[in-house]
Amino acid sequence: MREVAALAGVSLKTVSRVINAEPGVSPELAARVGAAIQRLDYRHNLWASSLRRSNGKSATIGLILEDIGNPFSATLHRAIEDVAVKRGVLVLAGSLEEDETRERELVSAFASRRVDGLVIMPASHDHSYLLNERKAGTPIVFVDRPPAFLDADTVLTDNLGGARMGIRHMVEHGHHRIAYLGDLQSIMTAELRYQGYSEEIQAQNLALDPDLVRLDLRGIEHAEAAVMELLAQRPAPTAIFAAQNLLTIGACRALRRLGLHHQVALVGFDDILLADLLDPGITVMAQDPAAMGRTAAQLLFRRLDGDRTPTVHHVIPTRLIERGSGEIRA
Amino acid sequence: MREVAALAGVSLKTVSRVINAEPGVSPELAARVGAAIQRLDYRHNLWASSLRRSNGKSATIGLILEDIGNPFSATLHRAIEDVAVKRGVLVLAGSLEEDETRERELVSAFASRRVDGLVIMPASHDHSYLLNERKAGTPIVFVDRPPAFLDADTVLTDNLGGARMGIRHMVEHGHHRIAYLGDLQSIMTAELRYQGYSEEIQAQNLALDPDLVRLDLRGIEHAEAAVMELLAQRPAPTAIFAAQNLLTIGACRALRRLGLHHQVALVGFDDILLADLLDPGITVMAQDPAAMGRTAAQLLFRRLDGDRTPTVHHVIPTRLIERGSGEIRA
DNA sequence: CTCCGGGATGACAACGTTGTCAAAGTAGCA
DNA sequence: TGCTACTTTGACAACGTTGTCATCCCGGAG
Repeated sequence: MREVAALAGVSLKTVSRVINAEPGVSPELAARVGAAIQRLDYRHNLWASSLRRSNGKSATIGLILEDIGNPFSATLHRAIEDVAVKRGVLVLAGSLEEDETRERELVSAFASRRVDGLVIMPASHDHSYLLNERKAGTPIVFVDRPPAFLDADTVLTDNLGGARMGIRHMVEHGHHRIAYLGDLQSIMTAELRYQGYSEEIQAQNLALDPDLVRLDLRGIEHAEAAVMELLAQRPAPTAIFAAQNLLTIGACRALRRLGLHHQVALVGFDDILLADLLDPGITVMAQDPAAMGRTAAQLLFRRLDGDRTPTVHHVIPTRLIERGSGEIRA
Repeated sequence: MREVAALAGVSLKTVSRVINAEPGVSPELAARVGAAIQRLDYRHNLWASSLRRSNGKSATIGLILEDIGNPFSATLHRAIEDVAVKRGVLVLAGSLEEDETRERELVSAFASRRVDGLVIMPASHDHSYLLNERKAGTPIVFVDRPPAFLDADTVLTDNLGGARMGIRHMVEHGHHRIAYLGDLQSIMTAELRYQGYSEEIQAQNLALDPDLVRLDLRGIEHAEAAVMELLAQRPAPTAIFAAQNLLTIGACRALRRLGLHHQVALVGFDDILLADLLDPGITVMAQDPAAMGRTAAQLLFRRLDGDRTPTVHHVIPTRLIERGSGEIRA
């Protein structure tokens, strides 16, 4: 910037004024400064700027996801980015892979970089450590999973309601023995989905049979094995509710291996790409990660704009997508 | 930091030394400073630090992708992140959606934030504008698509070779009339894949029939319509090569609608989740976005570590995954 | 002619850090 | 004791920018 000022024959402050489009610079000088900027291809230093500026905004937000690479997180990320670009804000993102330590590290790394706000899909079960960040004025929004020991804005999928609706759908198709495949119970969303399952089973006056439930399954292979086991039982379940993406795929594989994919009903939680090309198509309770990201980002920016109203808790509804596998009758 | 120094009863510089773990601070003072940091929960300001520091590294890199939300980009992003975390580096990412202007804007936004390096999956066709960045010492690595009018490190999929291998695979299964579905020809990778198709067709002494080629297709629906058309011709093609993800899905849909999915062979370029659950499974030339991301990141960091050797051009091979659809005989 | 108001411009300090260098303290040795 | 060598500590400037305030200039009113 000094060089620009020298080349244009003006003071530093005038260059600063031109860059920030402040009023009160004569057109002639502004043109000279503009030319100098071009010639030296000078780049504004946003950090130095935000260091000096009173409000000190960095036009950058931090995003902590379970895994940047998985479709759910990636779609959410994209939706947040779309809201952010409109305000010229960039997104720093990191994956935490269900690791509480990593969550702390990422928050700390973001704090060092003075992000304006945080969107977190948490792994840990105690977020009181975030109090400091909030005291420092950084708004925080939780997505997909709620905070614990901290009151903060939240955007969640309707896990409980979605699971209930999925179960009800199968009951309506005549099923009484509905098996359940669940992810790690330590994950709040998994717990809620299981709660939805058991509530609905009981609401329908069916027996909650522990032999039909497989919890803490990690990944496709585990789910596949669990389904093989479940269907070997007598009496066997006539329907399966898979409470997560990969578990649905695992269940699907197992059913095919057993040649039962047209006999045993299957409903998954969370949509799967290509699910409509399968035979039968896989019926799912679809989440809406794009809506979640959009909502979370809008919430965050509203806070950044100074909204001080009490914390808000959004619940994004799930949608039943009937494709065949969930409509198989008992 | 001033407050920390005051509370610990030492000078600013001593606090700085403790934070940066510089040698020559007595254990007693270090402890006092540590305690003060804890008590005030002081956060280091990385930007101020990198502003003052001589080498001025920001421990942040910029990543420009076609679309953060699509599986290919997301996997690549994740692989880069994995390499970056090991060095305590964070990743700023943005999507450009095939928009050249957006590419410039993102580069400019990253430059303002003084990222240490850039990884770009470009949309534009002239990258000479990046010369300034490079002159400023920012290493740049291109992934998936090569730079134009700029010599830079590059990590590409073997588009040409992959397409040729896919075509050869179908020829070996007795096909002579192989249709081609291609993305926008303005995209370099699409062009190369088409080149691979035509080279291999000619190498196999087959006729390069323009009636079998559909270029500039965008998205599933277009591909689906194109396939309906292609198969209505007489003589109809006996095999289809879909040069991109969504086009493969579109082709798949069309074949199902026509009930020809067991008669007409299909090979896609780029793998599709769940492709193995379909009947027939979809044979693809799989790219390896994780390897691309890893390679690109390693390359970038090597440059950051001072490697000044001539630019490198990595080609990541594709892998034929046989799942059934490509093994249908003519 | 003087004085005032207002617009354009610049000098300077400050944002939170660290590099440089000097000062102070300690120990060892002749 | 006096000197050197070394270790520990701090004062100060500087990184690139902007907020504050002073200065300068010009036209118009009294």
